[in-house]
Amino acid sequence: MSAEERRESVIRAAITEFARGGYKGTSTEAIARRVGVSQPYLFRLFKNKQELFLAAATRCMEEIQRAMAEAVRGKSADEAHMAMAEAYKNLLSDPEKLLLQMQVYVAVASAEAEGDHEVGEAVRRKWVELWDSAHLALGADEGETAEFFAYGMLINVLASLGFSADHRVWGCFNLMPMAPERSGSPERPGTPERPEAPGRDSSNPDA
Amino acid sequence: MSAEERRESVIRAAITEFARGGYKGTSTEAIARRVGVSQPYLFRLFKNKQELFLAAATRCMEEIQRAMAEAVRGKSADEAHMAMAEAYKNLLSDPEKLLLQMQVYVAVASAEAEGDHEVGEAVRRKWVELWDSAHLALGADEGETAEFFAYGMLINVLASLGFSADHRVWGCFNLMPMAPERSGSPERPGTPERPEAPGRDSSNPDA
DNA sequence: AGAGTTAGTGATTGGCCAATAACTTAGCCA
DNA sequence: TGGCTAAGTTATTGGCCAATCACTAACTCT
Repeated sequence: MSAEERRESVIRAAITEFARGGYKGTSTEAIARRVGVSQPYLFRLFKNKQELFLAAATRCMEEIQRAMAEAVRGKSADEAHMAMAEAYKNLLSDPEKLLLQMQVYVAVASAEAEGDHEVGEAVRRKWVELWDSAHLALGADEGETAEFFAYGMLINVLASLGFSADHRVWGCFNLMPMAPERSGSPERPGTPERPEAPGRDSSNPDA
Repeated sequence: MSAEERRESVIRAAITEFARGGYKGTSTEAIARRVGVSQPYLFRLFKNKQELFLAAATRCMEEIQRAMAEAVRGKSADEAHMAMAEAYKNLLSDPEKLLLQMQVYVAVASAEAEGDHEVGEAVRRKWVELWDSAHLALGADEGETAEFFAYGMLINVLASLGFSADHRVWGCFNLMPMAPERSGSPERPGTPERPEAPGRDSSNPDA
């Protein structure tokens, strides 16, 4: 297997493991085991643990950005908000990306508290990129963008806390397309069916 | 100093340290040092690290709940949303509680991933309590409550990422009372002045 | 005075973990 | 055939950290 392919599968594994354990709580050993490779070999592919984490974080945010962009393809400006909201809610079916996001946020906070601004810089850059691309897709309305992200972050938190799919706190997302009082159609969009339960599993190691 | 007083100051110190380092990233040694007490003594006051963390987490959420309740005291139902939003934004002047919240969320996710549901149960219970009390204060409108929490979580994330106070991503919170299109007064509330910079410091150890 | 309790410390231990160094194996190509 | 490179391993080290144990100093009550 080529180094580039390995790097790729290491990033996949790192996303899974870091999402579950966080930066400090994940051993490079665990990631290596998931890839099926020896632990020291990771340090051939990545300078150190932090760089590996950053690679996983970056990838995760890129994938979310891509998912949002894809969701609005071919949609009118009026439909964009709901399409993106729907797409974001669909991430709940496999909350890995949502959890990793949260882990990244706190990892940045911790790093900054220790005087390390490197990760922070990189993550903030990516985050603003994501913000701007959503902003554009939503028709460049400042308040609407903020609202979209606000509800997105609420989803992240509820997912992190592991509220079961049928808990009342999820209620608001069943009744409305994520943006309660938003835009055009006054009639309710036909029951935007919730994706299957956001339950936690621990199967399928990725080669 | 009585054990109860000690316990109290340990919780204060734990809040600060866990907010910065997270569960895994904070050593009991660091907490003990901040209190000015030996590390083993912490284990007289708390069964183990997790219980100490839980105590800090619980306390933090209680304080936020109290701050929200206080903010709406004497306010009419119409003013409640803005008052609470303002109060929550004021937490940015000392983001410790916001950061700890985030650390708690991911700690729950990590614990659950390892099969430990104890912390999760406790935190979810507290969270729902907070939700319900805000729900009540806001006049028991489901969507409004969700919106309030959504913007709150966005604030948490932006604070964690350490965006400086004048960054554009904060923009939406300057123009509006947190709830953009909300409620009564059509005229803008007179420039809800932002609290001083959410910069990170590392001073004042609490005895 | 002296027994009991409360608040606290010093020393240690066993386990984990990031990172390095040194070695190995397999293909390739001339 | 033999040297080069790329992919990978085993062994190890130095550091950190939660938790336990055994000990001590002060205060209180009778």
